[in-house]
Amino acid sequence: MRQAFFARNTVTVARELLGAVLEATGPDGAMTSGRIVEVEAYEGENDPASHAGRGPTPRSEIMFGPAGFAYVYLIYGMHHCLNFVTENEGTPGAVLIRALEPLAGREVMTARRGVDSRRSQDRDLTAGPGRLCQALGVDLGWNGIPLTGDIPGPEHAPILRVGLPPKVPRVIEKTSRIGISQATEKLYRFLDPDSRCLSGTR
DNA sequence: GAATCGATGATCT
DNA sequence: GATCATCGATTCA
Repeated sequence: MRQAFFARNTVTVARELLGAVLEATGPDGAMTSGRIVEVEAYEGENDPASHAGRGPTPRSEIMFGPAGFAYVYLIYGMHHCLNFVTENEGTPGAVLIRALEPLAGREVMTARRGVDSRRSQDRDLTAGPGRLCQALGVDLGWNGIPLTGDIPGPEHAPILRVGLPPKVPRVIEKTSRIGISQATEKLYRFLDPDSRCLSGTR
């Protein structure tokens, strides 16, 4: 994907990310990848559930910058969440990656997750925003890195890339976002209902 | 299978 | 000092 893909309306980008491949290469050189099956859109001023909902702060500033960068933050003191910054500079927006179907690097993922490699299911690895970050090795050190090759990035930083969908979802389901108490009327959670790797109970 | 609850630290007021 | 875009263990069924 090019930067222009991300520099559009946040909800549009969120929907079109479903089915796409997310590939992560850590500082250790280990590569893991997965098919995106669940995302959420977060906007700016008119979205109180968003970190950008009440103006820029040191943490959310990146959401107000140019599209095509990773926004990573720590939640509940122990889990990381990975977002893709969207929209043009000056307009805040981001898409939270909530679930993947594991593709490459399953051994690395099971090791990072600390689960039994024989008994573990795909959903134990990458169903949920915190789980998938742990499986891909994503932490605060990944915050601010570029998502596309057309943006120059730091030398020895980890690498995140987004590729075309190997399989486009048959349908896209939309629901209220998970874990928020404000703006629950917005149906900004998008998912591939055919996937067995969705977050929450299943 | 569903409901409840505590862990734990960066960020913001 | 309060909040939090979550997870896993525990409990009850």
